[in-house]
Amino acid sequence: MNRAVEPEALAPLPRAYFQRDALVVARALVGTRLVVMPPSNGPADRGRGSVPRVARIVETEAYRGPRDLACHARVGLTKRTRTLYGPPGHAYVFLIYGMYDCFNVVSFAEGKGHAVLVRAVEPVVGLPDATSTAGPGRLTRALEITRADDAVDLVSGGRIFIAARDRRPRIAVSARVGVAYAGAWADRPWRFFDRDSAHVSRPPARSIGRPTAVRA
DNA sequence: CATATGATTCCA
DNA sequence: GGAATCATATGA
Repeated sequence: MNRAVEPEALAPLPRAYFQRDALVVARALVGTRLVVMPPSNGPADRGRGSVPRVARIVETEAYRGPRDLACHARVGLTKRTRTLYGPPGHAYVFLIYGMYDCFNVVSFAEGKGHAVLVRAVEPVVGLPDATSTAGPGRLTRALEITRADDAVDLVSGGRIFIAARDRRPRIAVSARVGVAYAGAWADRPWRFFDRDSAHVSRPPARSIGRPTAVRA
């Protein structure tokens, strides 16, 4: 799409935005813009060639702590889940299936183990329109987000941040993807996506009626 | 130490 | 349907 956007006009959402239940944050994040500066190659390239990439978030999923058996927090506080159990507003990036990095945003409060998985984005600035960004493993590859970015603060103006949406998308809801092992938790309608985006990971994914009122 | 598997994607 | 590919979790 590559609509004109002034990167200078994009400001990080504040900490308070992420200090809410992941279910609330997941829904709110659809339509916001993910801004990523290219990885630094060291002091050599300081000051040149650093064009930020901007992508609109069009699909998310909420993972709600230890009781949610689809959430990594189910195993408690370990080396891997340290970031997930950390303060909200930070990135939780993990490796899945030995080959893909998944980007999440820690939510709610420290110790809660809540996070929102970003499953698809659409290119806005700095990425060719044809870039494949539908799917959690694809968007991280396109934006060059890796486990090196795990635990980075998304609120303090670093390499990665999230900017407010400029319009309200029509949101559809469905069950989360790839969590069949979680039993009844797999059926919870905790996946949110932009009904009008062509960049959702599983196109006409079955929507579960109107967006349900978010309940804690 | 050994083993099983996953918040995926791509190919046959 | 099955492979690729490895960090993490779990149990011996």
